[in-house]
Amino acid sequence: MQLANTFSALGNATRFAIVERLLQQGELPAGAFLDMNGVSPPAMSRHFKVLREAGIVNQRIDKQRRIYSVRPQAVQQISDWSISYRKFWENGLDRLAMALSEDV
Amino acid sequence: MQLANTFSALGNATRFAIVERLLQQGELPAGAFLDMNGVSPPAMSRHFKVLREAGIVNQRIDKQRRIYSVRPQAVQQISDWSISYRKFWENGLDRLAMALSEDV
DNA sequence: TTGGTGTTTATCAATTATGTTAATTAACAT
DNA sequence: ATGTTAATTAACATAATTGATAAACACCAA
Repeated sequence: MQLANTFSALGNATRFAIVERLLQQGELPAGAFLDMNGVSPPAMSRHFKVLREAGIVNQRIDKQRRIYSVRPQAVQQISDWSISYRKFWENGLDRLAMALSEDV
Repeated sequence: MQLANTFSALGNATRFAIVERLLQQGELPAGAFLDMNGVSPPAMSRHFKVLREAGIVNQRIDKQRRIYSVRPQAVQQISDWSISYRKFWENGLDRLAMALSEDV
């Protein structure tokens, strides 16, 4: 599945933080992330490459700047997947809730 | 964030397939997965360990069998995260749809 | 006890991921 | 031209992941 690859790209603390920030603040140039816990420009660039190749972010070129944004489809894909199992976990939580209140 | 760790565990094709199967079929013993594309028992065991340590699956012991199931909280955590950005991706997809129909 | 099933742990090799420094490209300002 | 800013690619070192084989452990059955 292709979702495994999406998860793999998001399964790194730095990349996950990048994506969260892009989700919250909208599109940003690569350089806006150099304040992050001492990640060097080359390291940052490679993280963006991984995110690009996983289809999680989009790159737009403006002069010398590479401006990144999250592809809505990527988040929707994750949402669709998790929600498709919603019935399962809702039942599960119900079972859990029942178990927790069983000793009353 | 601890979601990055969840994504990391799911970011492997074999582990993702394990989780999907557990979600669809409910709890299953480790041995039920040995038919999967030639994954050896030790490899399978380590994948389960990763999933356990990431809090994605639960292990129940029954005689010699280790019976695994998905922790509903893990799926819910992912669902909550994606839904927290729902407005973003819904708007984004709307804009995309509009852009695609703009040439009419 | 002996043997078989189910699963895990140990050890080691191979691959992949990540980070670093140095060099490179591109756009711009002087 | 020269230097500066923004970002990337190249080359390399190190760490982490994955897998394979062998050994071990727990349980059951004869």
